[in-house]
Amino acid sequence: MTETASRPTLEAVAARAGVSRATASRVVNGGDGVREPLVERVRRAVEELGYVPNQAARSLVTRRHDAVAVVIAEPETRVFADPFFGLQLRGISKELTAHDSQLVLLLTEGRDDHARVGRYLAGGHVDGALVFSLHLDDPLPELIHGAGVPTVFGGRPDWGDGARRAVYVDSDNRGGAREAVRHLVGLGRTRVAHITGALDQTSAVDRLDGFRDVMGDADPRLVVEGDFTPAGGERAMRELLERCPDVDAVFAANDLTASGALRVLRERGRRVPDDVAVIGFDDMLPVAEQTDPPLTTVRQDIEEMGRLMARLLLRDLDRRAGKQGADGGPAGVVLPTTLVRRVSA
Amino acid sequence: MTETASRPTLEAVAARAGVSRATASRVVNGGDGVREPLVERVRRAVEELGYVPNQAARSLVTRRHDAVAVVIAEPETRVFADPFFGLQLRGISKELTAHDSQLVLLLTEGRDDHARVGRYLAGGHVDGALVFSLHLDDPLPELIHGAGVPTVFGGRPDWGDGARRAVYVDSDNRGGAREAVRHLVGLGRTRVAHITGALDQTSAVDRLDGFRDVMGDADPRLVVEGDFTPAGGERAMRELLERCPDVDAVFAANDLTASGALRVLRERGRRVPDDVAVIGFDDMLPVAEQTDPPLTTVRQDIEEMGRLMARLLLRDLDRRAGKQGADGGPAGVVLPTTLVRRVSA
DNA sequence: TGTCGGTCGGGGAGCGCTCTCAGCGCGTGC
DNA sequence: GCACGCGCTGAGAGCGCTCCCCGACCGACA
Repeated sequence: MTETASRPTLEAVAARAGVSRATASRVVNGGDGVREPLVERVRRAVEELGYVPNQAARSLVTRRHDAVAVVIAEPETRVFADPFFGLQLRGISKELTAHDSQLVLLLTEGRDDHARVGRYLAGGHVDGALVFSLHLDDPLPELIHGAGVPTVFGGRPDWGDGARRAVYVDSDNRGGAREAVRHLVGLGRTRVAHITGALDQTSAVDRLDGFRDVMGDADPRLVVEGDFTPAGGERAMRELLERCPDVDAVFAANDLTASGALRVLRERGRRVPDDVAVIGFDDMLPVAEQTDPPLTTVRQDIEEMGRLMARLLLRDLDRRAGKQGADGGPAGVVLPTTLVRRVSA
Repeated sequence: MTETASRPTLEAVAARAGVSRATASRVVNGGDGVREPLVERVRRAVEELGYVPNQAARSLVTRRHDAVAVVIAEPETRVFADPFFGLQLRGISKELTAHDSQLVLLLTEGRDDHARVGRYLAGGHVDGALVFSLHLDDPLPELIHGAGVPTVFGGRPDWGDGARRAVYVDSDNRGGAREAVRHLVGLGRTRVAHITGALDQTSAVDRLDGFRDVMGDADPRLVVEGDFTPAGGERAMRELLERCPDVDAVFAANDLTASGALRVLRERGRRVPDDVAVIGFDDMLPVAEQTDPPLTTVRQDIEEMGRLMARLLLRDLDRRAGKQGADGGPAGVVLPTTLVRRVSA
């Protein structure tokens, strides 16, 4: 049962429908400029033969692949510990499917892999790329830029000093942080602390900036560095309690961090939100709803981010195909966040 | 900056190296049977020109694609709420990368999408498929079987009555469940309950079977149906406490379920593990380590499952390519689980 | 009814590659 | 010294498809 029963070709379809290969091709590709009765006959032949176009042959001449690479360049195992990428993938997948494009997933293990990804993208196997590279100093954006593949980034990429213009989609990390902190201040809290995320990621930096927008640099001891993990949150919370026992509110860089902080607070007998109010970021459901008490947090619509990334890329691709030249599109799209009030603040 | 500066072809490489296209091709594909000096010259030409083979042209003649589809057929949004698939993907990705194969991700939204996936697989765009379809009565396995694509399933697929032979990789759900329940019994618990997973999934059924292997059908009221979610766990736990107030141990079908059960137990003032011991399944880190108290659970090596799936598929593919005919490989590979003792039991 | 314009269909080239096959050159054995 | 054979290289066909271009056909108008 090897597939020696080779799949039917366009030729076969044409023969069966009694038309030429070209006509069959036209029908398969939309049927414009072919009279209805013929269209019908070809359609039936396709049906009967179970014809499926050979994508390789098609790509060879059209130079299109109807495929988009999704590059997730996260060295940490952390990546999939949260549903973040999964949700983005879902959004991306939906959009690509609607556009008859395939999703080629490229996961990298550490920086050595970057070269492989660069080579793949430069190899012209895909029409475009969606890239998640949220780390400062990451060589990947530069590499990809060099590959000359249409790309949309997930999260604001760090271009170092050379302010390169790139299309990206990001959450309003800074604005969301501001809203969270303002909420805490509005609650009458005066000693508001921030446990940052891993500061080699733009999202962490942006959230810290948002915090500072509201709080200024008043008391630098109120800012402790975390790393987006629960363990980091615990560590930071302990340090915070030691430094500033009078802290009455904490804005954690993400929900995982908040969950760690919450645990330490409980352990130390601080009541949440009575003694210390806590806000997270992400609204990562399995975490935010399961903490004790349920976490007030800043929600970002992750799936929508993915969908938007795909949409921007596809639009760019279509535009290029249409020779409509210069991309007047936006460099960055920033999605709004919303504060979700639960119990912790 | 359109890519009109079309990429160099083999022809160009051959010309530059002063050899024929055939020889250049041989070198690019390993260089067997070409004398060293020529190999060297071709290599240099490739380097200088930045030549990358056109995969479409290659596939057209070889009928190989060096690509594998990963099908995740989960209607629920639940899918990515847990890191399960992410970890599997990581394992799969590693293995495929090592084999120079690409990963084409197919996410389906509900059953309507099944047809699309079937068509894609039947279309011969990929060399093989890794399929996650863990639901009873799912038409997908049948569909894929019909497509005639080499496939490895993740999780034991349900073939209904027709006991079809398929290659799959699964955790030892039944054995793991047995170990968990035995552990509870070993703790001296006599009223051991089970909150099942969604019973339309083979994993849930297998875990229930494991529970019964140890406990028999003694008291059917001790088995409550859950759905793998925290909310389901809460609901089931409430029902359980009502039915059997004397319950002194709970084996939950997964960690999420356990976390819900834990919450209800705390709310009702039952101490864990003193009054009621609780065991989960999965060892889903962000959950199991964060519960209060930390969860004793059955760990499965998820990434390894993914890696193994890929390895089995690639081996099958290589074998077919080598014309070594009939696959003597195993129908199913079941990975062992280990009990991870934390505090809850 | 004849002719012209517009539209639709068919033939053929060629995308970049692999692979078969023939041929050439060299070494070896008698 | 000649014939045979083996190992390496090159020429060419063709994978399945799209798209260009020309020829044919049909309808309409005079």
